[in-house]
Amino acid sequence: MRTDLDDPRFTAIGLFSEAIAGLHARFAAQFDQHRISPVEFEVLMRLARSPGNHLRMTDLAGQTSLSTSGVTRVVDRMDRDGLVGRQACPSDRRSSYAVITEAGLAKLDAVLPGHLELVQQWFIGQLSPGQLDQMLDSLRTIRDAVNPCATAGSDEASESVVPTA
Amino acid sequence: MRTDLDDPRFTAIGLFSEAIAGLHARFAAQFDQHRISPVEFEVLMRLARSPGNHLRMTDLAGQTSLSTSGVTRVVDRMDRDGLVGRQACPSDRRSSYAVITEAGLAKLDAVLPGHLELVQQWFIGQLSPGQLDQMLDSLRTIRDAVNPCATAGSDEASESVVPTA
DNA sequence: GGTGTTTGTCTGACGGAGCAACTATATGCC
DNA sequence: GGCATATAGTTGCTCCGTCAGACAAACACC
Repeated sequence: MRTDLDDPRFTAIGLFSEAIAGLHARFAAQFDQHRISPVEFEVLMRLARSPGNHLRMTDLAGQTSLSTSGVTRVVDRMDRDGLVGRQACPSDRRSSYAVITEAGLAKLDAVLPGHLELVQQWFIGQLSPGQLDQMLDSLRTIRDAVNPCATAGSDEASESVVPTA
Repeated sequence: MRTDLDDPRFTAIGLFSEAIAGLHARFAAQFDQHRISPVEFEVLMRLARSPGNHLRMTDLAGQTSLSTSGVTRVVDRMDRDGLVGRQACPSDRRSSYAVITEAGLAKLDAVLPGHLELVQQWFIGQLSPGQLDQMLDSLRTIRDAVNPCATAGSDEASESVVPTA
């Protein structure tokens, strides 16, 4: 007996995926204009929002859904481009911090207004205030269910919980 | 003057991204067990839901947010694995159809029940029926805004457009 | 019917990201 | 102090997807 291919739940999850994919595509177009990739943007954002404008490599990986080696390479590239730097961690010589530079902050400054406009235009502005509240509520429920660690805002003790079933 | 890094709109879009990323991670874990990648799963789904179990390469690309060359490679791999096949298009000799094979349908059969369970567990079941309706409404609004073409070839608007040969 | 343009697909070269292996440092236990 | 184990980060290898370009077929226009 075959599973019903037209189960409305497939439509639902498809809608979810397509909506975010569409948004990401819009964002990517603007990032391209600034010669920056979506991951690089995310790195800049995470660093800029962190106390001291820096984050340990591992923590950065945890916040970006990148592997630690992925973070190493991204930071390599951005270091070459002058957007971030590396700093030794005084208390643990195995660790190193990624720090956003002035140039990185400037780049973020250049990108953010346009990005915010796009967020407003294609996401926030598409919904009524009530709809938006409802939506954020639901999104938070799902996010917390699926990724309980993410609730930790900046530097929370990572539980090292890997969602492998 | 720098853009406010704590603008609630950033939180909102972040929530959106993290929620779907978490869901995709859950799905990926199950796909791994079946030795299939998310894109391959999507290809199987799209083909299985298409009339005649086949789709032109270009249309497949349009439905999967993959480039046409990306589709060529995915279909290459899946062809090698016996999950799909290629069929010449009688009316246009430039085109070729990707067709899902019996083995492909069987694979889908093996994956789908578990996948549906995950969709239920981490998405549908997290929300009340009312919340879900609201959410789908909002998602549809956004999807239609950012990706107006999707309505054309998409499954859920199957009544609106018959794929032109 | 010919000629130029467009369309559909495939291929080569390239870059990004993950896994596994490796190095170096830290920690626990005796 | 000395050894076993855990943790942080980097590197080699490989896969996957994109872009640009090549090629074939269809179409438009005369």
